[in-house]
Amino acid sequence: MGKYDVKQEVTDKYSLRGRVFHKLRDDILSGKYEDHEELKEVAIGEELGVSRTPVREAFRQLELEGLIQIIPNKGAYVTGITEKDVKDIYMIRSLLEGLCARWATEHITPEQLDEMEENVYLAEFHASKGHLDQLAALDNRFHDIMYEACDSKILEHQLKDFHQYVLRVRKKTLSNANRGPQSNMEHKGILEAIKAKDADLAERLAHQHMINAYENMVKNGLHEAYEREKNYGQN
Amino acid sequence: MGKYDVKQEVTDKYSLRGRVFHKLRDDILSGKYEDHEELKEVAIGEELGVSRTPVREAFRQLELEGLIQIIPNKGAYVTGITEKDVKDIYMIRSLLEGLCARWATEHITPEQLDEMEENVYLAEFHASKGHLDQLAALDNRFHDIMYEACDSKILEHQLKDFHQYVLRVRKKTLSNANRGPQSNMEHKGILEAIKAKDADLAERLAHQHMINAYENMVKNGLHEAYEREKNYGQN
DNA sequence: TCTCGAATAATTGTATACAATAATACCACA
DNA sequence: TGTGGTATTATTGTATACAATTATTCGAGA
Repeated sequence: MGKYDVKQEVTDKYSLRGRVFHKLRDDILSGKYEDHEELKEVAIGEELGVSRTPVREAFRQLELEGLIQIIPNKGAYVTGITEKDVKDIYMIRSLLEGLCARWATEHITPEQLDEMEENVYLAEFHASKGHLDQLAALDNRFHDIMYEACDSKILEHQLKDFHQYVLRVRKKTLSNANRGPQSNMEHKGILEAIKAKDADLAERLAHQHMINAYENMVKNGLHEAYEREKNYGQN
Repeated sequence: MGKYDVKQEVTDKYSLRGRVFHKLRDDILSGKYEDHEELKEVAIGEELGVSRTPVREAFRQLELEGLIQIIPNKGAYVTGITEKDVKDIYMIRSLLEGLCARWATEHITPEQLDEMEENVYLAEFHASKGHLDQLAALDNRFHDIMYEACDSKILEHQLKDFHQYVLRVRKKTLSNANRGPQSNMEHKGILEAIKAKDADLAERLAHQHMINAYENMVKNGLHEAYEREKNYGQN
C-alpha cells in the first residue's frame, strides 16, 4: 500500500515526477531553500528541464510529506520544522523505537541478527579510528535493520518517515565526536537484549537510546546545528 | 506545514483537485471500491465532470495517504489494510494516545476541558438512551479534543492520520451496543485524570483505552466487520 | 507626496493534445 | 487447436494552451 510501500520510492525514481519529487525533497531537507521560500512551478521546471505538470504533481506529494505548504492560487512555500516539532518527533520516536525493538526481538531473522552484529562490530572499529562519516552511516543502517526486523510495514514506514524529518539535524549530531561511539555502545546493548530475547529490556534500551540522542542534540545546541546546516549545500 | 496543517483540508475543498481527493478518499474508506480495484483517470474524471489533471494530482496524494498504490505506466489500485495492519496501528496508537493524554494533561485549556466534560456528560445520556450514532460521533470528538489539547501538531496529525485508516472498522465496533457505553466510561476516567493533573494516570488509562477498543473489535470479529462494511455504501 | 484604482504582468488551476508504454485482439503458422 | 508475433487499442506520462486568480506597476487625483 502506497504510503507504507517502501519499494515505491525506487520505482518512481524513473518518472519525471518521481525525480522532481526526490530532488526537491533532498534539496529541502539539505537546507538548499530558506524557510518560507516560495517555489515557483516554472522556475523549478526549467531548472530540471521538465514542464510544469510533473512539478505540480511532485508539489502535491511534498505537501503531504509536510515539506511545503501549498496555498491555493498563491504558491508553494517551504516549511521547515520548528525546534518544538523536532522535540515532539523525538518523543514520539522514542516510544515507537521501543515498540520496534520489542517486535524485532520477537520477529528478527538470523540473517538480520547477523547483520546487526556485524554493524555494531564494524562501528566499534570506526569509532576507535574516528571515522565519523562511516559511523553515521552505520548508525542509520542499524536502525533500518531494526525497522525491517520488527516485521511491521506500518511501523517501519512510520519510523522511516520520522527519520526523514530529523535527518539534517541528526547528521550534525552524529558528526559530534562524542555521540557516535556512545550511540554505538547503546546499539550494542539493544542488540544484546534482542539476542537474549528480552523484549522488555530491548524496548527500554531503544526508548532510552532515542532520548539520549535528543538530549545530546539539545546539549550541543539544536539551533546552531540548524544554522550551520543551511550553509552546508547538498550531500 | 502541509502535512501537519489541518486547515489545509478546508481550503483545498474549493479546488477541483481537493474535491476529487476528498471524494475518492471518502469512497475508498467507505468501501465503495473493492480491494485492488483499478482507478482509471478518465473514468473518475468523467464521473466527477473534470479533466484528468486534477484527478492525477489527487491520485498522487491518495498514494502518499496509502489509500491507493500507483504502479508507473500501469495504473492506480485501491489498497485496503490487512488485519495485521489494523492490529499494528492500534498498538502504535495505544502508545501515542497515551503520550497525547500525558501532554494534554499538561497543556489543556479550560475551554477544552469544559468541552471534554460536556462530551462525557452528553455521551452518558445518549448511552442510556441507546443512541449509538450520537455515541459514535461523541467518541470521535472526545479524541479530537484530546489531540488538540496535547498542543503538538505533529502528534495531532499523526493520530488523526491513523484514525483515518481504522475509521471504517471502528465505526462498526462502536455501533456495537456494549462498547459505546464502556468506551465512554473509559473516557470519563481519562478526563478525571486530566482534571486531577495526573499525567501518569491519564497516559496509562488512554493507553489501556485503545487496547480495550482493539480487543473488543477482535472479539466481535474483525473480519466480519470488514465484510459487512463493504455492503454499507457511503454515509 | 500619498493613496486609490485600473491596467498589466505573473502565477497557479484546469483542459487538452501529443508521446510513451502497456494491454489486447487477431491472424499466420505449426 | 494452440502458439507466437504483430497491429491495434487503451491507458498513463508529459507538454502545452487557455482560464482564473493574484501580484505589481503606474498614473490620476487629492
